[in-house]
Amino acid sequence: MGETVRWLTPEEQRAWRGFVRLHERLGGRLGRLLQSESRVSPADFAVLVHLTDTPQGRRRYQDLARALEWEKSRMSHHIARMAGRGLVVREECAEDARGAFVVITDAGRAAIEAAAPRHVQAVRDLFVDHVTPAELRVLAEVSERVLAKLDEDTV
Amino acid sequence: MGETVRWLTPEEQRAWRGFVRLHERLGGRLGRLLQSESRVSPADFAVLVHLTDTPQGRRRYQDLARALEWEKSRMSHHIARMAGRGLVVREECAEDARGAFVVITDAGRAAIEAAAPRHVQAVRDLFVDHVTPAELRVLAEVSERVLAKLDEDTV
DNA sequence: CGCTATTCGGTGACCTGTCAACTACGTCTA
DNA sequence: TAGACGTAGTTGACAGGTCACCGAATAGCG
Repeated sequence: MGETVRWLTPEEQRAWRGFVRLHERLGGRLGRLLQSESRVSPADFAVLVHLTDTPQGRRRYQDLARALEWEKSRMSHHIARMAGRGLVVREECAEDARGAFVVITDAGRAAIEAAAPRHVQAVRDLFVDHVTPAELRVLAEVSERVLAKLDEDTV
Repeated sequence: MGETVRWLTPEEQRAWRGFVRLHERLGGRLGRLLQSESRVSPADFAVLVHLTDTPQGRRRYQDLARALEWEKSRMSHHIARMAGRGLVVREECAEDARGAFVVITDAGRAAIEAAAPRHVQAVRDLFVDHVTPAELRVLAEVSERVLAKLDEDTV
């Protein structure tokens, strides 16, 4: 092997490192806000959002896992913890005896209804409102393109 | 309170969720690559990079922590683990008896020299090479602007 | 039908990161 | 120089995640 690596140019580095740091800091900040104001972690929040997307507030584990791009074991551990805190309950599945549903509880609904407005507001205040529409479009396009590439070459 | 939240518009959502997912997936992928090819985690890598930036290959804990934007306790735990694997050593500080240095070892240098080219190549293959220079510039600008805001209003 | 594949989810060991004290040292000031 | 306050790093308990593996149920094929 020729060991010929094209290192990143300064502009490339600037973009790459900016991107990474931005996500780390923003994620950390939003997570702490969510946690401290609503006793809900970002992961909990994501689960609850996906549950409230369905009329019954219930979804199969596997289905949720695919939607969130989580591993099934993570799903299992996390739902167990959330169930422990009363945000969701687990329910057996009649059609497929292997499977199970995750169902949101009233406490779960209350939690997300309390958390959502503040969270959205924070996303606005900390991010969206500092980015122009044109820039948002670029971000969206870049994300989609790169994500598509990622999907492609794992297979 | 009027409970008036401006929810995200579709374009805003698209950009925000794209951004979040992109980082998650890209981070996961790069991390696994690094780990599997070089036995070095992304966090290890970051530490080693910062150490090799100095001529002596040594830095104060606190200094490193600021550079990486890590909490001091994370620093402490992580360095302990890296020291356990022989990548760095801890060294007392003469001038300030409270403090200490983290010093890279030969094994640490070897590890990063093995890991860096592959890592950079992966960042290229999975990200940089799918983004135009203009888009990179937008990314960098947005990151810097938003990071600056974050710095501001924490204080 | 019977055997193998695969899928669904759970489990336990282990690694990382956070939070909240805590120790020990340094600095500033009355 | 004593006391208060700040700073450097550590520690332990805990939440979150990954990995490798397991057991049960189902699908699919000969």
